[in-house]
Amino acid sequence: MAQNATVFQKKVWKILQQIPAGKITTYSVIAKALGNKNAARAVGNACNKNPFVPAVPCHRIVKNNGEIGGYSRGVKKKIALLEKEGITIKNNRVLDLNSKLFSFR
DNA sequence: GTCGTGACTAGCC
DNA sequence: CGGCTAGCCACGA
Repeated sequence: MAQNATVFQKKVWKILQQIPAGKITTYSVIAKALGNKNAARAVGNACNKNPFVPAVPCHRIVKNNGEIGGYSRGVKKKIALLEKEGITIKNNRVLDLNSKLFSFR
């Protein structure tokens, strides 16, 4: 639960919730939004333990490279969810990543 | 209290 | 271009 969560995790989830359906973001973007571009690891870690599944769209997070990366519930599930939202996945990769990439600023 | 791990990224050789 | 190292954050053992 969020009560046991740290501020960092809360921030991550909050950012994730800002992502509109059909859009995706990268670990770097989130990390930067948190203020630490090197916190990409922590972001993934936070998602892995996120209690708001699937309230928190962890599946909308992809690697900066455009790869799917991983998912607590299995990459397959992640792909299925993304495709359902209009995102095309090919060979564990996101197509039109640039087009669907969501930036916070 | 210290070490190691994790869905990563960037820099260096 | 490819592989390795270092850095960041939080948590479990």
